[in-house]
Amino acid sequence: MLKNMPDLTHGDDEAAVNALRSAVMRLSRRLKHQRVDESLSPTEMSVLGTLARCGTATPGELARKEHVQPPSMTRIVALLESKGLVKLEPHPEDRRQKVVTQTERAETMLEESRSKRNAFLASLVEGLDEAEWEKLRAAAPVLEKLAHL
Amino acid sequence: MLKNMPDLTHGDDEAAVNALRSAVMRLSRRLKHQRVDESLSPTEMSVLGTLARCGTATPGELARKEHVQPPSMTRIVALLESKGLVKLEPHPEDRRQKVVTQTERAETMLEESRSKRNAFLASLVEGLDEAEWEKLRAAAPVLEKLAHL
DNA sequence: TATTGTTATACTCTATAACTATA
DNA sequence: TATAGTTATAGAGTATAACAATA
Repeated sequence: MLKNMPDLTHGDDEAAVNALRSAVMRLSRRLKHQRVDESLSPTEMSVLGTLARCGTATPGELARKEHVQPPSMTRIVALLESKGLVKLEPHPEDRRQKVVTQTERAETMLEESRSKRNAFLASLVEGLDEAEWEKLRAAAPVLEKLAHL
Repeated sequence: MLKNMPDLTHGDDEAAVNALRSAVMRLSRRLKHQRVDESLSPTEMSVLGTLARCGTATPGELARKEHVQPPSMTRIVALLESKGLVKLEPHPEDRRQKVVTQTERAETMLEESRSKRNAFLASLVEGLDEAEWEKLRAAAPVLEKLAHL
């Protein structure tokens, strides 16, 4: 079952794993404060990002992807809708479900906030050298995979 | 000022940066649920980890390191103390400050929980191949650096 | 007067349980 | 009977503001 996995009882791997967990928790706390739009929570931003990638999704799909419970996603989607960033439509095949779509306003907002985000991340990455940044860039897709494994 | 930093206006770097942020937020949400000890919050765990590395610290130092406000750290330290995992002593040179130290019980707990943590992380890393894990391991120290930069 | 830590209070986000509507 | 989504309620974690003690 673990054939593709390194032996985590090795000290090096275990240290890496601990560093990873600690760093992710602390970084997430910092990113929470650095909001591109003061009125948007991290999960709301994340939902918009998911919609930008996937096009459309049902609330249930979004809840699974963001690892929150359905009632939480109901609230998040309602907030996004009240801000005019998503629209909800009836599902064409199943009248229980709904389809969530990003509005043009959301796209515009995401585009405009790009320079802001870069400014903040630049201030963080400033303290890294080229080799460190390269390691981070190589790991980014792996972290993404890990996040929704 | 940005001389050691890659140009974040490049598409690749920007994509990496977006992937990083999204992945960190989602991973942190998952890790929040995977508590090695059901009675310990992620920040409490993180504080114990910091104390294990640094030996001792004042509440103010811990607040800065964990990126929480002083009143939050007061509460966290009080909870840890009530669980017998840290002890508070007066600061030898400044009577306003206090010194927080990990107890032996905390050390024992951290030691005992190691296998539990490994089991969870193994289940996540299971889906990665050796090359992916290697990238992650290389990036772990960089993420740590980023987290307290 | 500035700083460390605390107390009191409120807010944000998420969860669980119970409910409605549809499959 | 099972599933998608919602409503109502509660809990965890953190923040801000006001305060006490010490430098």
